[in-house]
Amino acid sequence: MARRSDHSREELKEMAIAAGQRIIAEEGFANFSARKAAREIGYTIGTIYNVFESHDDFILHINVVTLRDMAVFLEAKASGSGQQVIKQLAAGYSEFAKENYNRWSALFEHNLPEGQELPDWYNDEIKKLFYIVEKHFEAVVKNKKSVEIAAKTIWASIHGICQLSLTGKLDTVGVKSIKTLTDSLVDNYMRGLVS
Amino acid sequence: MARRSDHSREELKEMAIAAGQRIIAEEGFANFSARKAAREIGYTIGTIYNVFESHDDFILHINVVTLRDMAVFLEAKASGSGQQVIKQLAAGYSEFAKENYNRWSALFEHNLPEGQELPDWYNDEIKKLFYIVEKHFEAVVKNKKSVEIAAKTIWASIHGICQLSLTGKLDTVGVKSIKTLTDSLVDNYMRGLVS
DNA sequence: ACCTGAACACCGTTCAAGT
DNA sequence: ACCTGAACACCGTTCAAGT
Repeated sequence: MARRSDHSREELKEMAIAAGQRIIAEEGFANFSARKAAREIGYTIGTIYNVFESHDDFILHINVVTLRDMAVFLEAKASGSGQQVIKQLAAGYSEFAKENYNRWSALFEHNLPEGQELPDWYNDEIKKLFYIVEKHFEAVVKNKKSVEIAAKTIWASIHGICQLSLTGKLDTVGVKSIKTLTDSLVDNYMRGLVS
Repeated sequence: MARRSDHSREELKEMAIAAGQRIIAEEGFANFSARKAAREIGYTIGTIYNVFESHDDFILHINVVTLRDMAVFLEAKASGSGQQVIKQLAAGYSEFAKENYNRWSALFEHNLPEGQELPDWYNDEIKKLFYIVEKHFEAVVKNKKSVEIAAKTIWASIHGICQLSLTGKLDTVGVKSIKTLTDSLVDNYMRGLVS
């Protein structure tokens, strides 16, 4: 059957991605399925595969929206300077992750098969996100190479603290809040960096 | 049918877990299924549910073995003292994660539904793993509370660096190796800690 | 008591066949 | 050209029915 053309290819993509975002946000990544998204937008599963290359491709298109939302959120939080802004970014990251737990954790519950690399348009969004951190190190660290290393180290470390804390994998018996750990990280790392 | 009793309940559990380990190691977490594990041990899916509470429970039993293997691996690597041993642990963590990528990433690709906490027997294994790091901080840091904070911060940070690096989510264009970042972390954090 | 296997309600992926 | 829907080979979960 069919050739409804109610929506353009681009419209279909956007509708499917929006539906996917809603499903992941409300039901979690484990309960997401392409069929469910198709049902939500009133099309059949065949249409999803007409518009996306594969299940993985569909998920990457959903996740990149989360990445973009996170970049906007972090930009708005980074108002200070020097060490203070790094703490704001750490607080911002953990706040975003907590408030958007299902969407945020989908970013890491989904991985491409071993050996397969993320597409450029996805990596570009990671790069933008990371650059928000990097630019604030340029005032503190002189050497350009060192800026990149410092920014990547801090960024990945903050992520690790949030990841293990929020997924309950940091032996939470000690009741250390995320803030205690990110403060410890930023305070000591930055002190070591400038000394 | 049936009451074969070829194997005791405990034997069945161990066989199923071993099969699960093999499937995840060879095919990745995304391609693991309880049915596949059942087939591998020559039983039906019903038997899996006879022996495990649920799919999540089965996965946790598989993942806890990886946690135990990792603890043994890390213990063997931590031969130095002070700052050197922290670097050995960082190198050990990334080595284990790289050499056992599929098993290691299953640890984080699987998360319980929001709000549900990890069982005690699983948390205990995390605690043991973490304690390997913690005990090496006791020589460096006096205050007992500070030891725990420092150890958790470093542990989570090392994990974050490995996670983003190995899953390709650290914008690898800059070709920063894991070692560069963990060295930067340990060097600066420790310098800040003792100054 | 132990294990099966069918039943149920799902999946991702492909593609011939309709409009 | 666009979309469908059936087909295929799978899932997790439950449970009556066999031995």
